[in-house]
Amino acid sequence: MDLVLLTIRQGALHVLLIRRGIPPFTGQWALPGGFVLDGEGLDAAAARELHEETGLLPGHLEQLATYGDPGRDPRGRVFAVAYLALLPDLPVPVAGSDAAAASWQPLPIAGLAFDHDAILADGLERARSKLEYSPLATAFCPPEFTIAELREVYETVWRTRLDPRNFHRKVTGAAGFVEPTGETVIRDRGRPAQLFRRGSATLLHPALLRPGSSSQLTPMVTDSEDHVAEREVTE
Amino acid sequence: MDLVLLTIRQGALHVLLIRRGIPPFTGQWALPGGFVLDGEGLDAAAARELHEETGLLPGHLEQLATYGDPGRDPRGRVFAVAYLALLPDLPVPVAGSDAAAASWQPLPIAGLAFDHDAILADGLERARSKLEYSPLATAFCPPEFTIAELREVYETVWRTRLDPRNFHRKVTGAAGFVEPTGETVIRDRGRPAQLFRRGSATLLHPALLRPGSSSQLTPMVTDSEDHVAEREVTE
DNA sequence: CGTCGTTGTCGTCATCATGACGATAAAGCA
DNA sequence: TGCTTTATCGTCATGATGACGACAACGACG
Repeated sequence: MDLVLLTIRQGALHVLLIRRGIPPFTGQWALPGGFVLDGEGLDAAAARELHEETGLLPGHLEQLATYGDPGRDPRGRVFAVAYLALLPDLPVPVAGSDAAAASWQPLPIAGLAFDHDAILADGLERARSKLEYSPLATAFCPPEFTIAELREVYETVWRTRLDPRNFHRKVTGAAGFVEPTGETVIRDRGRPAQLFRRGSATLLHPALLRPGSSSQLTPMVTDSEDHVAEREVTE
Repeated sequence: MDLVLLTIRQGALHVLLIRRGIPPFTGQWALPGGFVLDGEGLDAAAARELHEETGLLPGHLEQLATYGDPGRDPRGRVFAVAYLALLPDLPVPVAGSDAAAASWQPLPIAGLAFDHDAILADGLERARSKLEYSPLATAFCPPEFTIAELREVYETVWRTRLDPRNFHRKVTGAAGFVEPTGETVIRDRGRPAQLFRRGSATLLHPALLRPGSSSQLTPMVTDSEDHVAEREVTE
């Protein structure tokens, strides 16, 4: 089991990585992971490991895909179920017991152990597309946030710039996406902004599409259809 | 590994099932499945088993999700990677070597062995949503088809009725979805229809949304996020 | 205290995609 | 020659969106 834990720190997307302390790939960065315990479901195992690594309860956690290409792990055939979690900015993560070190690394990053580059890429793409049709961006935010902060999430994850006025209209207009708390705050400069909480909706309609993602026709991308097998090593 | 093989026969969606010849769940219907061989990737294993069951090469095949709830298989803890395939109508499937019988069963159907009801439901929902934002519906069609036949695919999978004129406009207007062969055929009655081939696009933009799927706000659904663990038995 | 820069929020407008639906074309059949 | 059926084109009103103007409400600075 591998975890792709994403968060936004200082305006940049970060992923939680551990530095491997044992072979293979000693000294290289890798996704945090572990084993599924007896009597434990996959979702439960992912939630447990997320808690072990970050001390957090699962805000948003979903199964990403399973990787099982032969040759992925030099020690033999191993299958890995990958999970994706989106987290608000949080304190320094607690280093896992079996990892030499754990830390948030800014994206993009490459050169990870095993096939973790590919898993990370899949997780990233999943996160990007989920922002389009779900109110999931709030998972990156604290309980209360401003529309501008929510917009920064989109801009950071999509590496794009959105029009503040149209974004405001879209987000506040979509039922169940966010709901006002009634309070206002002054973040930095300028006019005070309203505070919002995440709404109850779990689906966003109509979708909030990435600019340029479309034109008329379409390039290529097929979700998990083009996943390549992957290996699971465990520390 | 479990396979959710879907096809359309006589205007109804069908899934390929096998009748179990050995315990547990002897005599019950189950999804076809098998093991991943040494040196074989997950995608390759799914393609091989698809070929073994149907004699077909993978038209469209994608990883669905992995199930691993404890208690799923009475014989012990087993993980199952599920794959989804969409196939055109084809001759009677070849019975698998380890299955008492294999046949196409019309949906809806319930009472499958293990947690296959849940896997099937996930596969169905995946297929339904994929029709929205990908030109995947052509995977249910023969190489050449009419717009009406393509529309029947949507209507069958979505259990809905679509306006022929708007559908025609949408499909022929989306670049790369379908391309005319230049020929026409008379299917049943009425004016001859143009024949089309699937286009090169792999993504459909803008999406072709299910009627009623939206209104303004949104109910709930989160892809693979709410999957429940599942078990894998093998014949 | 007035002005400026900055940020939040509301409004307007043209464009595009869509649902509803009329109209015509091209076949078979009575 | 109608009549029925299916395919395909066209029209219209509506809703969502991108571009962008305008105003509001704060701090900072003179």
